[in-house]
Amino acid sequence: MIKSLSNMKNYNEKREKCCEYIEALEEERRKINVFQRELPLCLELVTQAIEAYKKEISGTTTDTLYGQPECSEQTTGECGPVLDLFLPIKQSSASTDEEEEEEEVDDVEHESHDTGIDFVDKNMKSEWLKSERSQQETQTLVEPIKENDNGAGSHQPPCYESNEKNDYIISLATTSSGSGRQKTKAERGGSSGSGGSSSRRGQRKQRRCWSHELHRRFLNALKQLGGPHVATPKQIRELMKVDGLTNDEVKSHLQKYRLHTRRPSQTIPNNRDSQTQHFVVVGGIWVPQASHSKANAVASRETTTGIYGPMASPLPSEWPSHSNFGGEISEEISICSDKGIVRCSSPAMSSSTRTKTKDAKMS
DNA sequence: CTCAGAATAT
DNA sequence: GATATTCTGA
Repeated sequence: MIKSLSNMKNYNEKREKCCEYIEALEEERRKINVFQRELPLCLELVTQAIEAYKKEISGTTTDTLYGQPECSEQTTGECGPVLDLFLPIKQSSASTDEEEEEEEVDDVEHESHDTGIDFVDKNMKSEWLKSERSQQETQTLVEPIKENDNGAGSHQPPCYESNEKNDYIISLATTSSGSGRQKTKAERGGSSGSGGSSSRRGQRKQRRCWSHELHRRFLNALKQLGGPHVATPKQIRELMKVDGLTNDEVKSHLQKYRLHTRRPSQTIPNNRDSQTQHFVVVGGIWVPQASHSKANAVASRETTTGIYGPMASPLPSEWPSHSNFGGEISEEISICSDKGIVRCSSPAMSSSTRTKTKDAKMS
């Protein structure tokens, strides 16, 4: 008698506990649902657990209170759209909240990798590994190199900032072959827009490190193309023949190069006036009067204007020495295009300059 | 739509 | 400061 009572009691307690568990689990599962694609297994496990508990208590109670036959499928259906809400959003719009989300996802992903699951990332990987660079005309000067050039200097400056994400990406990208990328933009811009599964949003590209060798090629290309203000990123990239190098990277580099090149020292107040005086037209090119060809000396102070045309000579010294631009440059750019009139003066000119050059090219 | 260049972001 | 990404205009 008593025994049966206590049994009953135990049983009730047990059932209560089960209910609690179930509740907790359900809660957990709701959370996981959001990352259902990244954590299919987790979801499955939790679901199973819930079911188990339910079975345990099912005998006594009719409570299908939690009703819902717990097939993960259903949940999938229900949270698909949610995912879509999260994934495709571009980072540009809302940063804070979203980012947190993203990080969660990433962390989570690590876990699941441990579990041995594979999903989208694999696809990404394969995408990265694609390398598409047709070997064009063979050039005497430069041979195509792989993107992880070790050529120049043995010392690759450590130039990754590695936060978890990046490391992760790097490991993937690096895994079996060092090459191939370029696609980042295409990936997201892509077709469906909201579809989601494959569109992993804005993982930042691994930083390209402009080693000396790379930079040398860059300069070479520049030289061949007639100087930094005539060369376009695309052309440069083609000339460089570096596997995996993207236009964007070149563009970015070129931008920096031009910046450094243009305005070595800014501090001198009266340069504006002086510049007009110091320059002279030579064969359609504006050159500093004093420092015609290679007079580096002038480069420094007075000629702050050593901007566009005259770039021929002095620029190198002005680049931050620690980086690529320090010494190596010296050999370069002695060419000023004959295509366009290169002028100098305030930065404001730059655009118009560019335009002119373009026009000149056309004709 | 692609490309370049400038402006921003990380 | 160096590189990446986004914004514009052509």
